[in-house]
Amino acid sequence: MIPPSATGKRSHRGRPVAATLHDVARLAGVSHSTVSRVLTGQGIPRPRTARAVERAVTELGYRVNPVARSLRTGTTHLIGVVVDDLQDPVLPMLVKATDVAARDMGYSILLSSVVDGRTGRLIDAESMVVQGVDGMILVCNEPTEPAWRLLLASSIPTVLISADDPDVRLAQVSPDNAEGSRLAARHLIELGHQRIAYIRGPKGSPYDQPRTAVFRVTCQEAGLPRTMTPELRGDGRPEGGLRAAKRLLASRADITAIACYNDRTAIGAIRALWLASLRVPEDVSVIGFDDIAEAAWTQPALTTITQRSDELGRVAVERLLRLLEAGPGDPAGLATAVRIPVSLQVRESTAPPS
Amino acid sequence: MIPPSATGKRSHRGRPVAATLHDVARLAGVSHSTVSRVLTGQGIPRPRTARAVERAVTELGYRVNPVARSLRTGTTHLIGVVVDDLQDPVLPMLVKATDVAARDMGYSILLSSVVDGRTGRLIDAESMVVQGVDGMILVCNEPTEPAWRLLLASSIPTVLISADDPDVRLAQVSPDNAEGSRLAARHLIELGHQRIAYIRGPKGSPYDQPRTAVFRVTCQEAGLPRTMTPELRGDGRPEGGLRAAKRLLASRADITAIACYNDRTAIGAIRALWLASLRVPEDVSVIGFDDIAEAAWTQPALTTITQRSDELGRVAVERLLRLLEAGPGDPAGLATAVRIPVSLQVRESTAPPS
DNA sequence: ATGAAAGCGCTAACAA
DNA sequence: TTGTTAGCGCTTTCAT
Repeated sequence: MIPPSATGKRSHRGRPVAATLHDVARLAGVSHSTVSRVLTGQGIPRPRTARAVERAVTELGYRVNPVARSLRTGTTHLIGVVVDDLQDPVLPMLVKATDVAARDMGYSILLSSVVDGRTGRLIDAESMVVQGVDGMILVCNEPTEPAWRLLLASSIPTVLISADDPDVRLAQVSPDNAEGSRLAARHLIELGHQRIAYIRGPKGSPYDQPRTAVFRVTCQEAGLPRTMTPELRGDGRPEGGLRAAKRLLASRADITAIACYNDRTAIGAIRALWLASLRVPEDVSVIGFDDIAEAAWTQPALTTITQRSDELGRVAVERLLRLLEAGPGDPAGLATAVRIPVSLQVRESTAPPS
Repeated sequence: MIPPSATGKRSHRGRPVAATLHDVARLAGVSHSTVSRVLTGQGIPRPRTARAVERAVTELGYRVNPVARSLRTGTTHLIGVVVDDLQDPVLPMLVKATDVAARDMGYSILLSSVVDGRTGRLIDAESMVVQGVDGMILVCNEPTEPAWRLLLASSIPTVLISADDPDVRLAQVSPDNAEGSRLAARHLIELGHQRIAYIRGPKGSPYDQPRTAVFRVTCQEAGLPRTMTPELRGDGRPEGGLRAAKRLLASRADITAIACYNDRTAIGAIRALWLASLRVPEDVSVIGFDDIAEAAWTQPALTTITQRSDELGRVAVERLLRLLEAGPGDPAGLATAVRIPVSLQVRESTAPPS
């Protein structure tokens, strides 16, 4: 797998020196362009030639130098993935999914995880990355506006995961937030809950609006008055869920169910309930969103909305590659948003009100 | 931040064309080698020249083409990070830490997360990555043997995080597993526990041996006989912790404390206890290892050993860069293992036996 | 202090 | 079908 340095050549520092096209050409008795053609599959070489080249290649353990190729072709086969919160288990899974998909298509992932969407620290990422990268995928929880504005201006092909906003003129891939919120609301309503609190995500975060809005509408359509469906602000993390739930318990002891922006919020809410010696789901039902791995391991296990992270990542990469082929100017469905189906995962944290 | 294409030049497909050294040179009225010198800081240019160059650079929004530079210098400033289990919250944090540190030093992270240590699928990663990368960092839970054997053979500078094995002749950085296990054992013993079970990690995983061994020895030194400190096999995931704890409860109802290979195992164990209607810590104490973010949010919150992921990542990158400077052959502390201090984090899941 | 020129390893247009 | 040649954008001798 590793060029065994069959020539025995070594640099002065002792590291084996990689064979080049020239070495292969010489050994095979052809010109270097012939080798290049055989390797890239351009033109049809004589079987003899092809064999000679291949033998030389394996003998020398030759591998193309991707840097030289990139310089020549102007394409690096690198995808910049920018992620802003690796603490949220959703994002690592998304990153992994993009990596798997990208690798399948012959691309690699250049990672940038030091972004602070709020202050536009994305510039760091950008300055490191933009030039060498064929395209970008953003996987962000924070408000992504500064990020995508930059990318939009740079005209570098970009796909947004974790964005669900028709006003943004960039390709987007997101879970079907609307359907998820609908499923969550209906689930609680069908169980018989009438007084349902909703703990929102961080203000301005990509999914806060769509998830909250549809949840609210679904409750209204079921005839639940707004006074019975209070909304609180969380921050997308357990801390925010804990605080919001505490506030809720202090003011509205009549609530029988809490729906959350995401699973991490729900985890915080469950802890607040636990600290208040309330039982889940007997006293209060809790439902999350995302179905992170941890959701199966809370006490009680969390009922939630499952999103297919692998699918999200795969579709994002596919769209990006299509963008790369199409070139700018060409629409290629540039600004359309793709939504990945979600489903309800019933576990232990929801039950009829007692 | 993005080259505004001040020249107005555009490729035929509409993407702005980046300015080159030549463009800058022409505009500044000097040769391109002078521009290069000014930019790389070689030689001392006349102030006038320097100013002229800098003006031209900003006017054109010039950025060096990293690919061309790499081809010339033979160094990509890319670090390949190979990670095998993004489901374990420890690893994303470690990846982030390497990214932050690397970026500080002018390097970027090429990620590979599709490795299956068991079957040696690392080859995928390797074949994609090895050529373009200056060095590699492995962040793996699975047995890393096939991986590091490959890297060792390839003579590419490599640092192993999540390896703690003096027999491996590669630079290693790990948490101080021995000290962590000692702290955990002592904590339980000092609370008065006499019958302590230990749930191990996956067989052959890098930390299983060191953590288990020291835990065992510490118990022995405290005078606890082996029959009172049974060891069970987990898999490093909640599932394994759950299964092991169930087995334990079925066979040894006398146990008053469970120490775990890692927090995820502990999370599974806590669930087993919960399912058996045993209270933590009143009936059974539980202690983990790693201090992942989730540890603070279990019911009850998990007592555990805190490891500094950021520190681990930073030190790993530092060592790798030192290796890069040193070149192979030069020792530079090649095979020495660095251990990052850990500490005991007492939360709610441990208490004296009742 | 600066310029001219070579060349890193590769692909692709053009000739043969 | 194959070889010759140019050149991607940069760094780095070697002259000047």
